Amino acid sequence: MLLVERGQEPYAGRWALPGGFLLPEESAEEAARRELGEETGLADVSGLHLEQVRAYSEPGRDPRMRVVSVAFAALLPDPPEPRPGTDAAEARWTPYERATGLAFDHDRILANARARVGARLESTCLATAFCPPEFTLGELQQVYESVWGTPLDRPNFRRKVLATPGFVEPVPGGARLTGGRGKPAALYRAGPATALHPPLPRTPREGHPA
Amino acid sequence: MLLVERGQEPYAGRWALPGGFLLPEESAEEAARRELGEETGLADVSGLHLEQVRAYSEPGRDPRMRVVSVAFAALLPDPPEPRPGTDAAEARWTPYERATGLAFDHDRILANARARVGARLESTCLATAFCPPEFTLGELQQVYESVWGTPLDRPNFRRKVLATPGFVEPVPGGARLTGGRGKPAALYRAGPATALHPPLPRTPREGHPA
DNA sequence: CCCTTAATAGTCAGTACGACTATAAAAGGG
DNA sequence: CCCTTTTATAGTCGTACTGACTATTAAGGG
Repeated sequence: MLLVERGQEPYAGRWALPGGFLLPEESAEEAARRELGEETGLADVSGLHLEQVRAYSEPGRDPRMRVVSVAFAALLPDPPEPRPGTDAAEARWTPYERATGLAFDHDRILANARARVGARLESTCLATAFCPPEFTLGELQQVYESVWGTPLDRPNFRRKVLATPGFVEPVPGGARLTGGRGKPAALYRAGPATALHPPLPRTPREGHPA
Repeated sequence: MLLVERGQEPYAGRWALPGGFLLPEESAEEAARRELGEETGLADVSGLHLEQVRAYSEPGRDPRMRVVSVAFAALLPDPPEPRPGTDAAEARWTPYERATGLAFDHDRILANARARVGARLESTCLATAFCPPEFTLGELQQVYESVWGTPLDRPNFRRKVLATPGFVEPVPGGARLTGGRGKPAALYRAGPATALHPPLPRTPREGHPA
């Protein structure tokens, strides 16, 4: 999770989600994309998928004034080290589990975002947007495991992904050898499909073990 | 779908989704609830479930000024005849299929709302909120069929609903006879469950008939 | 008194899923 | 250079669930 340390009151010194205000002629998604680029120093935020989480409009969210926020979630495969933007003391990547005690109502926003992304992983091909252009099935599985927080059986995961037409397609003739410690894994690309039929369920189905 | 006929420019005479502006000290959900009450004349909108669809912030959505809208969807079991509120010429219930050509970007909002509610029907117990306090399984099935636009096999629907613990529970000792033309159906109430495990899939699974 | 309608009960074959075992192909350590 | 470790990939198997279908029951209508 990309967090920034606030430099000003309120909540000075506390960590918060990066954000900012709309310019007169941009949409909330364009604003979120611009803020993300300013915060990470990433050059090509234009191709990135931004998932709208929801809007937060309760009065009193910001003690200074009435603020309505629209939260977006983006997925970065190989994120660069962030550089703090304006009015932020520092910026840092933080694991989800340690990203608590945030300023404002950002704890809730972060939880909503995780739930939203996790649900989209079940029924859409969103997971490939989390991977580099060419990836192994092990990397794709790690996306699911880290967002869901659940270990998955590798052969079964493999079977279901490959059985879904258009989810992934093998790159013409390649296997990856350099860094790996075991047998080299085949490389795949994102396929043309956008929805997952049938959905990829969160493996250990809860509720009926007998 | 509850639609209002606009009495003022822009889009005078066109049908649109009901809506309004936030008061200084209310959240978007509170504002949506208030507007719904004003528009329908319904007394007890307080217990109604409001599902946030998403926010719409593109510049130029409203030709008069910059407007950011947060859309909500509510489900009314037995809706009363609406009465037009301020600056609306008329208000009317309209089937989803005929609710096209709306003012502003309301066609898109309506499609997003339908997709959102349809997705929530698969994985949550939201459908019971669409029914009266006591309902038959046939009525519950009609909720799914009308939102999804798909006919469902009645015995199979029945089996899955009853197999999900906490989804519905039978009312102590009753069957409904008066209006029905066939065999009287048993009455059920909403159960304590809130999530559906396993989810109730959109019956004819697309993609693998062989 | 039959015919229609709708609810409920039950059957059955195909299949997808989870759990598990086995093999292959690399790196590393002695 | 062999042996262990590690990881990817292949395959097996029994269970449980699903979708499609048929049958029975209980009302109302003509």
